[in-house]
Amino acid sequence: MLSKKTRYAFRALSYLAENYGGGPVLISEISKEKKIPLKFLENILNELKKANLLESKKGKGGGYFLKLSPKKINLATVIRVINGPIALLPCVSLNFYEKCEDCDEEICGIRKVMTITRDVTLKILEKKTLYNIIHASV
Amino acid sequence: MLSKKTRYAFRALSYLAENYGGGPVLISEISKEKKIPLKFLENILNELKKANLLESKKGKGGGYFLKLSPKKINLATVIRVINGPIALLPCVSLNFYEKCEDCDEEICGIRKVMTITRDVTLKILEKKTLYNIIHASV
DNA sequence: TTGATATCCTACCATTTTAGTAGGGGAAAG
DNA sequence: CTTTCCCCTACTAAAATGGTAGGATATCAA
Repeated sequence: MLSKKTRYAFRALSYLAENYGGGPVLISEISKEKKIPLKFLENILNELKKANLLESKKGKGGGYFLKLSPKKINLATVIRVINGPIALLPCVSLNFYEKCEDCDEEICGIRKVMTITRDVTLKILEKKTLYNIIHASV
Repeated sequence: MLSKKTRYAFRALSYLAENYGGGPVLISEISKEKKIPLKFLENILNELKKANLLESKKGKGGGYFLKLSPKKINLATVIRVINGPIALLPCVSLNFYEKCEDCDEEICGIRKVMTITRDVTLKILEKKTLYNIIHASV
C-alpha cells in the first residue's frame, strides 16, 4: 500500500497541476485546500523539488509550482520519490534493486511472477500522468 | 513491497508444495532447509493454517501439509493472508476496503488509475499458483 | 498410562518506519 | 531592513516489522 505521505503528495501535486501556469502557490494554501498538515507538506514538497518535479520561489509572491507540464509527470515517478520501490520484491526492482540471499534468480519462480507483475503495473503507472488524474472524468 | 514474513511464507509453501502428497512435514525441517527462523516460521504456518491453506498433525509423525493441491493455491491468496491488501490504496481494495476521507470516489482520478492497476495485478497473482512457482523453468 | 514428540498459544521485545511537530535560518521582494 | 515564505535540522509518539521465550495441548507408541 502507498503511505499516507504518498497520498498527500498526489493531492498536493493535483492541486499544483490544476494551477499549472498560474505562478507559485503557497504551501499554506495547498495545506488548507487539501487538508494536509502544513509542516508535513513542507517536507513533502521539498522532496518533490529535490527530485526535480517542482520548483520554488522564496519571499513574497513565492511558493511552489510544477517544473514540468502535468502531462509530463507520471505516477510511477511520484511513487518512487515518495514511497519507494514499485516492485513487490527488491530483487525485481528496477530502481531499488537488491539481491536476495539464498535464491538463484535464474530459476526462482516467485521472481518470475513478480517481474511480470511489475511490468504490467509500470506500464500503467508510467503512462498515467498528473494530467490524467485531474481530468479523470474525460 | 512484500514483507520478509511474506517471502518466508512463499518459501515455506514452495517446500510443502514440493512435498505435496508425501505426508506431514516438520516445521524444523522447513526451517532448516529454507533457512527461516524456527519460531517465526511456526507463527507463519499457523496463520496459513487458520486461513485454510494448510493442515497440521500433532505428535510423532506430525507436521504441516498443504490442504489443497499446489495448483489450487494462488499467490494473491497467500499475499492477502500474510501481507494484507494487494491494492495500492484502501479505497480500491476488494478485501480490505476502507473509505478515504475528503475524496469523492466517483470522480477521484487517482482512484481510477489504482483500480486499473489492482485489476491487472490481480489477474496475474490470482492465476499463478504454488505449482507455477515450483515449476517455473517449464 | 506415561513419556516423547510436535504443534498451538500468549506474551514479550528490539528495531525500523510512519506520521507528524518545533523552531530557527536564509533568500527574495518591496 | 522588514516582511514574507521556503529551507533545514532535530525531535517524538505511535505503529509495524521481525523476531524470542516458554508453557499448554494434542497425539502416538511403548
